[in-house]
Amino acid sequence: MKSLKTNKATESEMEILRVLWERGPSTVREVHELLLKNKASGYTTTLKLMQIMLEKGLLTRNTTNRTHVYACAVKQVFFQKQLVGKIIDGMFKGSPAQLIMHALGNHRASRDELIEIKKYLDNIVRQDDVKGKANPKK
Amino acid sequence: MKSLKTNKATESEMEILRVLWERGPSTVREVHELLLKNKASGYTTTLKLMQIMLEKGLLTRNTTNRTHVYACAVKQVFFQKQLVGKIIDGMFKGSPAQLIMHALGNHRASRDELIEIKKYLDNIVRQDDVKGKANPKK
DNA sequence: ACTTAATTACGAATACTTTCGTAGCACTAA
DNA sequence: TTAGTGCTACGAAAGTATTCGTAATTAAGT
Repeated sequence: MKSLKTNKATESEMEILRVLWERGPSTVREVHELLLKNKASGYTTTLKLMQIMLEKGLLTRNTTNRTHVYACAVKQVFFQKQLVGKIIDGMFKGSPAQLIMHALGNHRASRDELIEIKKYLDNIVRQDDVKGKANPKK
Repeated sequence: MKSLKTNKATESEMEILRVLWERGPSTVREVHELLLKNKASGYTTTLKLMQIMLEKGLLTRNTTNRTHVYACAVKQVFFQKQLVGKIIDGMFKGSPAQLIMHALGNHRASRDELIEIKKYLDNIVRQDDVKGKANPKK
């Protein structure tokens, strides 16, 4: 019996997922056109990949029309979490702070974004104050 | 002529790099023992991988002793940058803020770390104020 | 000297990913 | 009906990555 686990996507599969996350349900042709902007490849290549992804459970499709419409079967959030976790564990030795400074160092955020992040941080710290009460230092 | 570019490491190669970044220069045996904690594999598999990495320029080695000692030839920072960039572009649509919230959401930082991050943010914002002067909103 | 154990070098098998050619079907227009 | 176009299905080639077996070499112990 084949496994068909949903937990992993290859590099090429990721590209397709990204297109579908952004566009929503799409035909192979539509996905293919977009992929072409980054890299030349044949139409049947994209088709085959999407068929494989269907088997793996990464995609679903609607076959009522002759031209099938594919959609993501997996939440982007799931992959984001997985990725971030992998990176923090693997590259930043469990230190989110380091990751964040890298992220900000290389991809300058807009002012609004920075403010948003600050708010978020304030919230977390405040929560800690309430919950952790007298927990001055580790 | 072979290319032997330094710019990419496969998944397995990454694991080896991580061991070497952490331990510093090590023998194949030492690396192998550590890898075993995560995944069964033969000694010569690790050996072969490290030899390939040597060819690619990812590692260097000292062969004065019979038991060779390998070391990373590439900076961890380089890979961190690369990775973070890839993730921000690919998964977070160029929004560092989102990435950061994910990072903090799933890997709770210590209080000290949070404070450190806040300081860092304050700095950035202050710099923007100076440079951007009357730049209230985009 | 001989045996044993640890090590390197390397070819080759296996496994996984990506790519594409070809066949067949459905729809449309002439 | 026939030709043309666009689609799916699918096998299989080509490209990469991973795994391991075997031979040769060295070091150490007996």
